[in-house]
Amino acid sequence: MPYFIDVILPVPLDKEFTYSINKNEAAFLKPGMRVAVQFGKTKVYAALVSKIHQNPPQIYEAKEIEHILDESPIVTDSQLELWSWIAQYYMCTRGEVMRAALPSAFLLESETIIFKNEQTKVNESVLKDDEFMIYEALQHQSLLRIQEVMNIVSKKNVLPVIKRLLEKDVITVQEEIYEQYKPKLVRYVKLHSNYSEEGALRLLLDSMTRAPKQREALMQLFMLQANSNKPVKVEELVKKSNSSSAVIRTLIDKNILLEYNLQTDRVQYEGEQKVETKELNTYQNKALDEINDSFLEKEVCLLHGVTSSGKTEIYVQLIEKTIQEEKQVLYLLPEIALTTQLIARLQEYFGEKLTVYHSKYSVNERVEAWNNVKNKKNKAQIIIGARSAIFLPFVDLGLVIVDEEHESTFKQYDPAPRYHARDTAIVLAKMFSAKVLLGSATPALETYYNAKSEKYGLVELTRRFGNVLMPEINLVDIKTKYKKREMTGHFSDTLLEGIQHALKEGEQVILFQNRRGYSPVVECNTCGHSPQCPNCDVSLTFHSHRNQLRCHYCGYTIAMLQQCMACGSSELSTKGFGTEQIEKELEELFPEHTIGRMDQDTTRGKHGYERIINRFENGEIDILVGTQMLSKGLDFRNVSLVGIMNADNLLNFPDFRAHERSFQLMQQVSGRAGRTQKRGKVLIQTYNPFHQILQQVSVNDYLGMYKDQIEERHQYKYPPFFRIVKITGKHKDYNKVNDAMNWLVKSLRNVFAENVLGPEFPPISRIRNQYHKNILIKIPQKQSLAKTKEVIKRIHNSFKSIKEFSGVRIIINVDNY
DNA sequence: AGCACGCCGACT
DNA sequence: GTCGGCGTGCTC
Repeated sequence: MPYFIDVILPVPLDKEFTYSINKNEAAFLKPGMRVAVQFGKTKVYAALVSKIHQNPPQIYEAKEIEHILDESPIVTDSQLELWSWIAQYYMCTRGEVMRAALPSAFLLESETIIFKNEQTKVNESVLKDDEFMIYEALQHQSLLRIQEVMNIVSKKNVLPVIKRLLEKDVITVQEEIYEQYKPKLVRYVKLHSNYSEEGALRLLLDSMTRAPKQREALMQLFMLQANSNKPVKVEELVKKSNSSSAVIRTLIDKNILLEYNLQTDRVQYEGEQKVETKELNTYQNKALDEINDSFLEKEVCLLHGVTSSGKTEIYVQLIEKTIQEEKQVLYLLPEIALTTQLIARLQEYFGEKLTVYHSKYSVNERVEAWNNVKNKKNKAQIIIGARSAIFLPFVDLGLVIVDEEHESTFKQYDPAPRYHARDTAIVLAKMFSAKVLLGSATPALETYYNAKSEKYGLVELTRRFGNVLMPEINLVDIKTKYKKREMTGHFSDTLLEGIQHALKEGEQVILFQNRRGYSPVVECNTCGHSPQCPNCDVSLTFHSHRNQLRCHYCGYTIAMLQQCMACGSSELSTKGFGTEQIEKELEELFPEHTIGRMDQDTTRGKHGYERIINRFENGEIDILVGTQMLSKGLDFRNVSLVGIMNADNLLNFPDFRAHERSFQLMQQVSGRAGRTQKRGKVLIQTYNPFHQILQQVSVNDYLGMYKDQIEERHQYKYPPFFRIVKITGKHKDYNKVNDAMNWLVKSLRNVFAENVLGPEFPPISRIRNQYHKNILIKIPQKQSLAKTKEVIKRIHNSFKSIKEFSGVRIIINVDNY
């Protein structure tokens, strides 16, 4: 009987692919191992075995696999189960999940390698210029990669050239697949076994009188071994014996020392585990007890604790308890880059038991973290990571903490799988019967609703740590201020006085403006024309720092205009303002103070954030201006005033979550003020101080906001009462998207009737020369989700078979955030 | 998603 | 006349 495997390929195809294997391979292979398979005419991929069986495919001949890539499964059964859930729930393929889940070192794709054809005598005169260049290169190099060929002929499409050379038998090509993970080897030395006997050793040492350096090195080696009994690194020995690697080399060459390599982990925590876990205060203790009680009955518990209430200490206690039970802990954070402070704190508590996992790490570092989790190594007992950490191969998960659970960055937007890490983590936890703690000062409405309806446990922490008062929040009506001429630039007199006061006291100030650049629009005073992005439907943002106009959607950049493109007038003015303009105004208003700016433009690079945060922490910056980055878990001791420059552009966002989001954002930003004894102050500038949300922000009324918003959600059929699936069509041709989406909406309405909204162009309908159009499907609670998705899939499939609409990309986003 | 195949415009 | 643009269809 022949044997077969079904595999998952890292491509967005909604099919299982079957390959044939022999009996030995069938005995060896297990689900979760990788095999190299040819897919299509040329490409070779690393595919993941999902099933081993004996049912031959009916309508085609299965190809054979190339070879097996793993000794043992790299993916666990529970991971495969989670992948299937994600693919089904978020309407994507398992291949797409595989792409997102595996560290890139595991995702292998073949590469075309070009060799010289030794069999042929090449007639150089028949070669064209570019062909000859490649031929020439092959005289010096045994092989060439596609990338190298591109460099040689300096163009991007090199396939035709290669094809012609192949036809002329000048070259041969091969598809090669490489293992990308390279274990890091560290060189060690020990005494050669020739000298293990004392007599031989003495003779040796006596003979070394004329090589004092070598003798010294040898003596040091004995010392090191005597002290620690651990293997001795070459590096260490060189340092300790104050010699050079050349000396060691000689000893090795003389067969006095023996060199060997050991595999080590790249990321090692070197610091000490020094901090004793802090004593909790009464309120924290109470909260901890309540959480533990809730865990007796419920899987998920929401910890709703105001900013600076000491949630982290509670997490620490729970983690401590879990690792004592020898279970693994997953700690999810919205963005790793912004939380170096928190990571440092946890590292002090847990030392080397903590592993950080995120995309900024190199491919090799990620593989090591992956393996450590799978093998349940001590150093991977606690994993701290951004959303992709849910894909790690946990074997014995006991606790998941989702910190700042309301953050929308937990939802992946593009590409597929468009999963929500918080919700997926809950599913993951269930598979291990692990507990989930969601923490936030401003929970997502959905989460709070689940807690209120007793699906989740709910624990509240209403006091700040150390009895610090919640900041005093005041609204500043800038409409009146403008009328009364009490504004200087974008600053009201109230805000200016506040800043002055804080600076005089030697305190720091944070100013929040949710827009980067100098101004979002440049306008001609004569004709009213404003420069637009040629690829997107937006005006270009002026960045004064580089004197450029930039598109924030596609990155298009031009130099700032000297005169209007339409009428030639040189009188140009700016409309609206961003962080850069605030920074500029501050420099003029407070010339004797240092101003810092924190936004995407100033935090480029690996240590961008850290640099600015550190400078602010060390008091090198007095006033920090920034975008929403400021809201995320930063803990500054000396900030007494937070100013929100303009609350209105947050509130007027056309989205059903805009009000909830504004509340969360303002509340979070406000939380940065007064984290020590002195009560902090927050000033919110707005044209509309009577806006309900602003009123609620000003008195910390989360519950009031919740009640209002949940009522609205109910009335207008939005989550948590209805589930939402957003379908987006994209194409460069306006009419094509229109027609396509009209067809789609009609078919969907046939089934879902009034629960289909649209199609509608989003506020920015063209991005990177692609027109977008959206359809929203609302799913009532009593309607089966699975069946709804079936129908959507069916309609999507018929859609795909219509030729006219080919090329229209359809994106399905479940639980769109 | 890749990638090959196949059909039309703009250049040596 | 070729080169190379992109639309179309397939992948076990």
